[in-house]
Amino acid sequence: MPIAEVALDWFERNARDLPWRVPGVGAWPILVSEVMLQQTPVSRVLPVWTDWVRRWPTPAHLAADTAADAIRAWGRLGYPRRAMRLHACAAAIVERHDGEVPSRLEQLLALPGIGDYTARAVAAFAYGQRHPVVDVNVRRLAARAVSGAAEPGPATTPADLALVEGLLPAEPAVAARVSAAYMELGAVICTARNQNCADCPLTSSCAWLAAGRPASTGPSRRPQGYAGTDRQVRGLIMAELRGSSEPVPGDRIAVLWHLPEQRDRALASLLADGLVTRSGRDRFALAGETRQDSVMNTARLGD
DNA sequence: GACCCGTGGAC
DNA sequence: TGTCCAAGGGT
Repeated sequence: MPIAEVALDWFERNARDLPWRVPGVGAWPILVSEVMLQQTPVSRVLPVWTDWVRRWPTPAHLAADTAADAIRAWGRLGYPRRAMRLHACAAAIVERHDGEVPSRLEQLLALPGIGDYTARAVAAFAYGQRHPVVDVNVRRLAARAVSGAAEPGPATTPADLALVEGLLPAEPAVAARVSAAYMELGAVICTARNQNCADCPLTSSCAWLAAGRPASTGPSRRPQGYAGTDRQVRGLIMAELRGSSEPVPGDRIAVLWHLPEQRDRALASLLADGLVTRSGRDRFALAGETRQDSVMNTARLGD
C-alpha cells in the first residue's frame, strides 16, 4: 500500500482536533495559523490564534488597526517581527487582492512574512491545491521513512520538494490532506527527540527502521543559545513596551539590562526593524502606537 | 549558506 | 540545570 494511503488512513483516525483544520475555516484564519506556527508549538498558538481571528476575522479588519495592536495581541508568542509582518501582510492583501487571500503560489510568496513553506501550506490547506508542503516535520519523516537517514538535512532543498511531490496522490484535495497527515506524523510520532515506532503506521515500509535505525551521520547543528543574547534584551524591551499604553521613557528601558552598549544596540535594532518607534526626545513605543506613526504608515501605504 | 530573530516546555 | 526543540522567514 502506498505511503500516502497509509498516512491518510492513520490521519483520519488520529488527527489532533485543531480549530484551523475545521472544515469551512477561511483562508485568512489558516494563513494566520501558519504564521503563528512558525517555530512555535501548537499549544502556545491555540489561545492567541483564537483571540486574533475573533478580533480580526478578515485582512481588512487587521489592516484597519495599528501594527501596535497586532504586536500587543501577539503577546509572548515570540519573534514579534511575525506580528508586524502579518499586519503588513493584511494591508498588502487589501491593496493588491481586494481583501481576499490570494490562491496562487507566486502571489502568496510576494506577501510579507510568507515564505516557501507558508505559501505552499496556504495554497494546499486553504485552497486544496496540489503542492508539496515541506516543513521540518515532513523532511524528517521523508529522511527516515524514505531515505533511511536519522535526521533531515539542515535546510529544505529542491530535492526535498521533488521527493515529497512524489509521495503525493494525484487528486489535489487528497494531496493536501496527505500533506497534513505527513506533518502530523512528523509532529506527533516521528519526532526529533523520539521515534514512537510502536505507534507508527509506516513501520512496514520504513527505510530507517529496515536499516536498523542507524545514528545520524551529519554534523550536529550548533545550539541556539539565548541567555545573554541581543534577542533576550530585545525581548525584555518589547515586553516593557507591550505592557505600557503610554510611550516609555528611556530611563525605564535603561534599567532592563545591565550592559548599556548591548541595551542600546538592542533598542536600535528594534527601531531599525520597525517594531519600535521613538516619540518625542526620549520616549519609545510599539510601532504604530502613536498618531504620528499612523500618519506615516498611511503615507507609506499610499505611495 | 550563515546568521539573526523570542519564548517556554520537556527531559 | 542546561540543553534541545518548536508548522520558518529575511537578509
